[in-house]
Amino acid sequence: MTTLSDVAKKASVSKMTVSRVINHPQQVTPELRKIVEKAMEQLNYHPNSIASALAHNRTNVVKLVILEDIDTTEPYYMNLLFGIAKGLSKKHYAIQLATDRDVGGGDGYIITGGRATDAEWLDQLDKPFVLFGENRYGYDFIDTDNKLGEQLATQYALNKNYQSIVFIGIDEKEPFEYSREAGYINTLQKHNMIPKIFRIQNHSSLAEKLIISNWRKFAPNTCFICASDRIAVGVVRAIQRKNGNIPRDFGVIGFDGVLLDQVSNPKLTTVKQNLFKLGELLAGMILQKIKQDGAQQGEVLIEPELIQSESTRN
Amino acid sequence: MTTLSDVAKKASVSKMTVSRVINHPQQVTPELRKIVEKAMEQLNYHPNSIASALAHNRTNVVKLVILEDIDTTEPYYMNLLFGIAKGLSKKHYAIQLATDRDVGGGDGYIITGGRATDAEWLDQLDKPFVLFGENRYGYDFIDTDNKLGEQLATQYALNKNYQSIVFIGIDEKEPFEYSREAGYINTLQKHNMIPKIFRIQNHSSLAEKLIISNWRKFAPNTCFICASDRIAVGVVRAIQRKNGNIPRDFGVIGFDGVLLDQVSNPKLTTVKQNLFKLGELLAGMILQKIKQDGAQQGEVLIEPELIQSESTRN
DNA sequence: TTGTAAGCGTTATCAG
DNA sequence: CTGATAACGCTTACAA
Repeated sequence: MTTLSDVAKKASVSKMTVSRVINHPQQVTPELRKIVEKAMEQLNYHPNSIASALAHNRTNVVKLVILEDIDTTEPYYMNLLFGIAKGLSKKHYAIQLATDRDVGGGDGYIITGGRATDAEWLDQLDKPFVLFGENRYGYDFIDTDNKLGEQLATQYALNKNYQSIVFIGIDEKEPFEYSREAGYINTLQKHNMIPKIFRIQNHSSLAEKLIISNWRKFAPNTCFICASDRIAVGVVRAIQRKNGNIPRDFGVIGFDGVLLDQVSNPKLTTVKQNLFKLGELLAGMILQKIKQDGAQQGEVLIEPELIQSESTRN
Repeated sequence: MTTLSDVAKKASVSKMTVSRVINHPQQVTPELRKIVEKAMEQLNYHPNSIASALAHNRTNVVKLVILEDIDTTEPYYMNLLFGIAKGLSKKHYAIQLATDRDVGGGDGYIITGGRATDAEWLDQLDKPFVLFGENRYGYDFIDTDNKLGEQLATQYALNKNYQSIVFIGIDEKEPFEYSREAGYINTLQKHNMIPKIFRIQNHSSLAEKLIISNWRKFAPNTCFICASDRIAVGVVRAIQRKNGNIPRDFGVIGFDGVLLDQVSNPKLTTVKQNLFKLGELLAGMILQKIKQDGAQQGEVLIEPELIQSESTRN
């Protein structure tokens, strides 16, 4: 393994000059810099991030804290995780997972599944953190643009000439859900239509029951805007059990676009979150926040994409 | 942050004694050990794994290398990952993900999705590694007991008095598939029945097509043993499209037991892999192998569990 | 059994 | 702008 000293020797400079070329290039004269860079290349030098971490009193580890129950974990976490891991690897950071609030050890946290009730806990954390998922307490976060997503979905349903547009939401008093509903409501109001919202927990079987027990309220030519693919899957099943025709008489649009939309039959038209990118951005944000000693990073919303498939008219 | 020196001072011993209490307790007299342990507790001392890593020329990072395409990644990876992460965290190890063969930086590798063609690449790795998934080249691995799993499934189908038992396998020439088929074949032969095996790629839509295009071959009273839940989902759909009655006339048994079995309608009877435990064991194995400087670890098979649900008679 | 000294590879600090 | 030195927290090797 070649070290800073090796490079220094080869370039006939001190270790510090080499270190500076790596971390503060502008503090070194261009000529010296060139020489050092050549030496690094010839020796195929790669900085030892562990040594650097020690000198900085860092761990080079970011903790991913998942506050939701792991059993109900959506498959989309996998994509998120890959994005995060990718983003961290670039900077020689590694990931540790925590599934409870018992954190510690790590330079910062990426926290997902946080609910309003977690605010108190968040406030007493002593390391920088960023959230995956909207919040309205001023914590730094990244999320899909939930509102835009349902705007796209609702507008799409209108374009396909469904007369009645119903929203099946997730029964949680959380910003992501409010945003999704807002996107739906906004778009309907723009067309002078009155919103109809039902809410249930995020399970396909509950969605199925809901639709069946309210079936007479849904005339043909209705499109269901669902706050998740899970719900959409249940809605599809209910319509099929009632012998409704998808997509001719009934449209269904999901949200997430990870696996379930593909497994469903018919495949779901859905609002697809770009979770990989989201993960990468989360990684970038927490690393920057660590580097900047906890400075505020603000909020970032990622545009989702409407994937057109078999559960709506084309 | 309290360090080794702090503890040493408090206990009036040298740093080395403290270090020994942590790493080689038997080299320290019980009395001293007690004193040191008390000091550690009082000061709430936690070893700095980065410093230790530096002294050992280690990174305290294990790479998880996923050789399968991420898009087709089964949701079960999430569970595996959690198990791994949990196992690693206990020993203050962190995870880095790699989705290609471009590894390096890390004390060892956990490799999943490896195929026979990867042998050459594996042989030239210079760090210890263990595989998730059976192989017959002598590489250390951990996997579900695939053979046992399909034995359980097949025997279960027989117990439920399905007359004809058909296997729908994954069309890959890999040990995990051979083992699953062997479990099915074994069990049938024990009852003097002749195996009927179909093979397709692991997609629900292909399974659906397969069953439909061979429909006349499947008399009522048939149970399908499927090599994955994905396939099982497709089989269920095909049977439903042909108006077959599940579970009375047709049984379906899946394999994996992660998400898809629950989302399916009817819910699937399936062979459930304990992926969390598998992940933990993988972590334990690679850590031990690292500690033992690459010593052979052998192979471990984890017992799966047959989950009885709605896609078979009860 | 216990302690001393040196070193792991990097960076901050201060002097030149 | 560049270099010498000490320090980060721990462990190995050797000495007592």
